[in-house]
Amino acid sequence: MDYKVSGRDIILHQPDFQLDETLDCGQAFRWTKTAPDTYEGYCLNTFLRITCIDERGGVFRLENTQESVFNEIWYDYLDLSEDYSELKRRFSEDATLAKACAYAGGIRILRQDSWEALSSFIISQNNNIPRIKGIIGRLTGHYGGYPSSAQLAFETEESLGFLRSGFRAKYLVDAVSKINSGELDLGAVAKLPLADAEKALMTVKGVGPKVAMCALLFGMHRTDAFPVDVWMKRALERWYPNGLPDCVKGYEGTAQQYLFHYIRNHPQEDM
DNA sequence: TTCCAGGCGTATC
DNA sequence: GATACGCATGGA
Repeated sequence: MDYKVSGRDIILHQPDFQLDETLDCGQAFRWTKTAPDTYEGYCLNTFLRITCIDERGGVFRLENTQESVFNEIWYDYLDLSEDYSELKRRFSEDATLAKACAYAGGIRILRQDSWEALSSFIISQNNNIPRIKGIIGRLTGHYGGYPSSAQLAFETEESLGFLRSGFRAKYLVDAVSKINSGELDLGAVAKLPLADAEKALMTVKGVGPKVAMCALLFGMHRTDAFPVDVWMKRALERWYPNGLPDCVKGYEGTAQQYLFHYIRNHPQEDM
């Protein structure tokens, strides 16, 4: 990774980064493709327009971005401190992961806000990505940005009706209540051993193993968290009936993203 | 129209 | 602890 300031923009050089594979792969729901090589979205409530200006070279323009904002927000959000080339080398000791990494080598794990990730993945359950984006769009539109749990303190299942989130509204209300009361402290959860962190998150109604692991992986950067959804169930049955290979240790969740993307786009091939 | 979506709560065994 | 079923909503 390196970067330079160019007028009001930051020019970022980062191999192992592809916008579609990272911003439109179901880990974050607030990025919109506004041109063939451009996305617009947010880290919490900081806006960014990012354009890939050299696909082969891995060069990106972060439009109208101060150097301090790049260093304080986007460097972390885009996980630029992680060496994905090295990770993919390690994963590629496994034959299936080697194919998955080669198929979509531009995947990165975004470091999202913990509350945004938890609430987004509560909304995601038994739902499809366009509608998840619609619900979150109505939420952020209503509040003028992604609302904190404090801002949501007075919402009820009924008052959240405008989201049209169905049965998930009561789950959001429960999560808000447990966080605002101090019963659930996401900052503390992030540091717990994985099983304890999962258990703590699952005290919220509507949070099961899958949502808990997504909140940990995408919202607390716990790369050891391994969300198992319907696609990963198929992947595990097909490729890893005896468990994950040792080469992913500590980065099970990162490996999961490559496998998720790979199997979702090769649903019926027997690889 | 019918099926299904990055699951989970509940009832039942 | 395992398994079946309903759930709000809307895209395909």
